[in-house]
Amino acid sequence: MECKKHFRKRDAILTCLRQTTVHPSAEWIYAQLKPEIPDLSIGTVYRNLALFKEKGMIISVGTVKGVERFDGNTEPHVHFVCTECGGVLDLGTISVPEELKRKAATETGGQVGTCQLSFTGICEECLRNNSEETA
Amino acid sequence: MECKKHFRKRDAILTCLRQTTVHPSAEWIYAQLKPEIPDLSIGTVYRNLALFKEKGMIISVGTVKGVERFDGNTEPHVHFVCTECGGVLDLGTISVPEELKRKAATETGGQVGTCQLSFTGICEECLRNNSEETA
DNA sequence: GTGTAAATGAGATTGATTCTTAAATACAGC
DNA sequence: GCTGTATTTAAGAATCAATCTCATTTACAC
Repeated sequence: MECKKHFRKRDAILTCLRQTTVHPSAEWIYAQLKPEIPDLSIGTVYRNLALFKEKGMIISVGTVKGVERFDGNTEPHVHFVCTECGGVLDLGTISVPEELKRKAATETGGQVGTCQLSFTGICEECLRNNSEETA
Repeated sequence: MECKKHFRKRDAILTCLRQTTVHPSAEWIYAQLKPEIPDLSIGTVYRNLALFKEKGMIISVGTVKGVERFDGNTEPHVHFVCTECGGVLDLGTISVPEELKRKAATETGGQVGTCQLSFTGICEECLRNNSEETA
C-alpha cells in the first residue's frame, strides 16, 4: 500500500523519538536515521521536531549543554539531567502539579500550560567513572 | 576606599542580576550596564555569569527562545515562562521537593543536586494583547 | 498528463556563546 | 616607588545549534 509515502521521513522522525529513552537532540535523531534514510536532511529533522512540538505531539525537555532535547512522552513526568554526561533520565510521573498549577494560574493571572519538573545532578555511571579516575 | 577596583565589573554584573526581577540574559545585563560602564565587554558578562553559576552564586533558569536566562535568587522556587513574550516570573517557593529529591536519588542511584520546577503558558499581559488584536 | 500544495535537501545565514590574544590592573615583595 | 606575577579584561575571531532560502521532489486531485 504505502499510501502515505509523503510523510515517510516525518513518521520516521516521530517513531525514532518515541522508541528511544535517551531524550535525543535533533542531531542524534539525524545520526540514527541517516543510515537507513540516506537522503535525509538535518533541516527536515529540525523542521519536523518544531512542528511536532507546536502541535503538542512531543515536548522539549529543555536545553542541555546548549542543545535542545526532546521527549516523545508528553505525560508530565520528572526528569533527571546529568551535568557531567548530559544524559537525561525519566523519573516517575508527577503527582503534585494540579494544586500548583491552580496556584500558578492565580498568581500570574495568565493561562498556564505545561509544567516541567527536573533535577540536575550526577548520574550513577558518571559517579563511578569519577571515582575510578581518582583511584 | 574602592579597594576592590579589580572586581568592579564583576560586582556590577552580580549586583545588576540581583537587583532585577526579569531573570535576564547576558545581553540584557550587558545593555543595562553599558551606559554606566562604557568599556564593558559582552565577553566579560558571559565569562562572569559562567563563573557565578559554577560557584553556585546564581542559577540558570534555562533557555527561553534560544537564550539562557539567569536568576540571582538561588533559593529553590517556581518559575512561570511566557511562551509569547519570553518573560519569566517568580512564583512561590517550592514546598514539596525534599521527598521528591530523596525519591530521585533512590531511582537514579546518582547524586542529586538542584531541582527546577517551571510552568509555561501565556502571561496576563500577552493574553490581554492577544484579545485586543482579535477585537 | 497537468496543476497545485506540501515536503524536502543542501547550503547559506543567523545569532548566542565561547575562545584567543594582547593589554590593563592589582598587589606582593623589594 | 619599581618589578614580577597572577588575575581580569576588551575586542574580535571562531564555533556551533538552529533557522531560513530556494530550487527540487513528491503526493494527490482533476
